[in-house]
Amino acid sequence: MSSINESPKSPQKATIADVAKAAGVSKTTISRYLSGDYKSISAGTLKRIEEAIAELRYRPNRMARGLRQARSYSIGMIFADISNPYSTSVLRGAEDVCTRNGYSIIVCNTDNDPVKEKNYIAMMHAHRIDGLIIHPTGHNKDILSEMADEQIPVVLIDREIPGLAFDMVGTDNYGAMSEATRFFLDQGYQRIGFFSQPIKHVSSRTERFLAFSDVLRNADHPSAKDLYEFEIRKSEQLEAQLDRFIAETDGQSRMLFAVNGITQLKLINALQKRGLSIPEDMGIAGFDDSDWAPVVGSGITTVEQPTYEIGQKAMEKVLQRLGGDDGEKERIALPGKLIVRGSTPSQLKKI
Amino acid sequence: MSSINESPKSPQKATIADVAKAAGVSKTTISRYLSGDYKSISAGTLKRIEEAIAELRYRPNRMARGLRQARSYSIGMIFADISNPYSTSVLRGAEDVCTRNGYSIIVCNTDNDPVKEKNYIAMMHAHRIDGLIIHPTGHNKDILSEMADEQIPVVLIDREIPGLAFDMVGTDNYGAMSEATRFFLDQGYQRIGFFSQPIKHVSSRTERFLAFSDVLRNADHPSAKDLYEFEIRKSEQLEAQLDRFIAETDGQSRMLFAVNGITQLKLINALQKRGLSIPEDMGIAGFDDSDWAPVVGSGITTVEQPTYEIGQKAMEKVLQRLGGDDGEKERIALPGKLIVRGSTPSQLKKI
DNA sequence: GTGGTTAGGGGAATCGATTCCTAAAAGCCG
DNA sequence: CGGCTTTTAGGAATCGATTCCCCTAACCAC
Repeated sequence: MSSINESPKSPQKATIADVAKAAGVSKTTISRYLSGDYKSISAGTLKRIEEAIAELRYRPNRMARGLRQARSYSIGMIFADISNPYSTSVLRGAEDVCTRNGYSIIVCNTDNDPVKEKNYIAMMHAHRIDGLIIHPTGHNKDILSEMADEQIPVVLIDREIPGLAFDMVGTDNYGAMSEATRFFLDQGYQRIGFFSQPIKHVSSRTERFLAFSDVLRNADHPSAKDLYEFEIRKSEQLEAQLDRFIAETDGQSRMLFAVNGITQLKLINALQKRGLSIPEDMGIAGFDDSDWAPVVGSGITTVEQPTYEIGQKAMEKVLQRLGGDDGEKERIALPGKLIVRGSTPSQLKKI
Repeated sequence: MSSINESPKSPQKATIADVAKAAGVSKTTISRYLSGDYKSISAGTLKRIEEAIAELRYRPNRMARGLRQARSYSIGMIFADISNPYSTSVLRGAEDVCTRNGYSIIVCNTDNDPVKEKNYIAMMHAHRIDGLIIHPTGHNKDILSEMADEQIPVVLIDREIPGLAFDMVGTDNYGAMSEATRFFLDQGYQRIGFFSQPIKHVSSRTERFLAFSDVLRNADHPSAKDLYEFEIRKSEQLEAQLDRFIAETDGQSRMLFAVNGITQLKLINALQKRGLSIPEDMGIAGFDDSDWAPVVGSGITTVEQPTYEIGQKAMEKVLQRLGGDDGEKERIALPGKLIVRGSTPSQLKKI
């Protein structure tokens, strides 16, 4: 077609062959130029190539390159809930690393639905993604291990999947939660309710509750078993659990701990609805330092997760695996940070 | 290689040729099967193909298909700020439509940096994305129109770019802001400050301020020109502007209007820092109905944008263009919704 | 039985880059 | 200056699907 229509502003995309012709060299030489193999090109040739590329507005076709090299230069990211700021922050971290290395990101959002997750993994597969970073629902072991069988590096974020040896990057949940729980003890709360979506199948939630429970048990605190679970989509469950906690702890100095940011918000909402004020009637704290945490009431005490760094580390791990490292799978736990604000004042004076 | 290693669990990916051999037909027939052209395949052949595909765990390679068909089946999305919940919600809407139609999304985040934006557009180009949805910084007219020259459908979200005829999907800023401003008038505020990042180059902000200004001017209200601009990254600018507003409106009943969610948060923070309480000392309202809006103080009055629908519509528009529609470019303005909460009580009793 | 149509399917070129192997030209040494 | 290495470069196969064009057998009508 290029022989028929040689108009200078042809909308046809230039190919490597067009560039070669324009520069008076072979495709091989252009390809060498593109892959940065400058040392086998003479200065004159180099200049002609650069001119030809500029003139033709040539852009290498990644699909062609990908086909030949059997790699796509894209990394898949599958999030359980993309609307969670946690996800976005991880995405940003991953993206920055990714772009610096010439890769692109293909994203999907599963809404915590294992069926969606399954389909997305299949789609990523068809795209021949070079690696996968996934915030897993926890229910697709088989397909994930299939990817691993095909030598596609898979890195989990936030959650481990028991029985699957994958690299994993997340917060040091046990450590951060222990520190937070000790702080709550020091503040003198008589009862602490741990509010969470079902902790089963989700390692991060389990670890948090475990740390909470361990610390309280070691201190002979009555709340060591105070786990209040609910489905996030069913707010009546959250409300019922809250009412149960309120009834069970009547008259004591008490606080709520939310396993994540969204739970914090729902609890705060429910408290307001009941006319209970923070922190007078009830303290509150939780995982995830949302941007609104400083401005609600006199500020909400939170555990900040190193989300951006998690994204970075996860992507670095993928690239490292792509680089040929097949050492043992690693579990990277980045430290969280307790941020104390007005929602958890000391109760000791009251006693 | 498959002739050397025929082990059943070979990690080698099966190709269409492998499937063809296993099913005892030609590649052509497999390809027909893959593209859903069942009517030129006999029942027996069909069955053998399906068995072969299942047995070999065959997954068509999208890059190969893309190369031949000159389309990638992926849509690029470039966000000015992915950490803004606005973006995530748009992304979700777009993603749902996209996936239903067999496309994938490649995402990037520019941090409102025109240079990053430029690079990302180039990268998308190399990926041969079939279409682009972009929340533009407003500074890369040339490259964007280059994409259009190459027949790649581009749909803008939230912001228009003057001089460029692209499809655009956003909120009906003028309408929603007019309604909100009339409401504030009815509440009897004597002064209203419009706080915004620089409105120049960003059509959505401009429209909002225009509506605000028009409504107030028509009502002979003194705040028709009360625009307070600042760079979001420089909080001292925001603080200075706020102090200016406070000084200029001393003794009057007053409120702040924030051009978007992030500005709301910064203003609330700054007010708290000054010991000013909402809504007693100052009312506040703003664009974007964040999830925390109901729980801050007695709730923040907001203008909710139809973000999910914007994402859907934008993606639908891209697909429609890909389907061959080259009718006139459209400007789709979806209605916003004023949500009144405690932060903007009536001032009339005070007067 | 002949001509024509249709169902079912195959051969081979093709998309745009990469890569292996080969080869001409240039530089170097004694 | 002849033989050596090094530099610079090209030819052609290749990646995995799609697609154009062609072919055969069966069926149908007359």
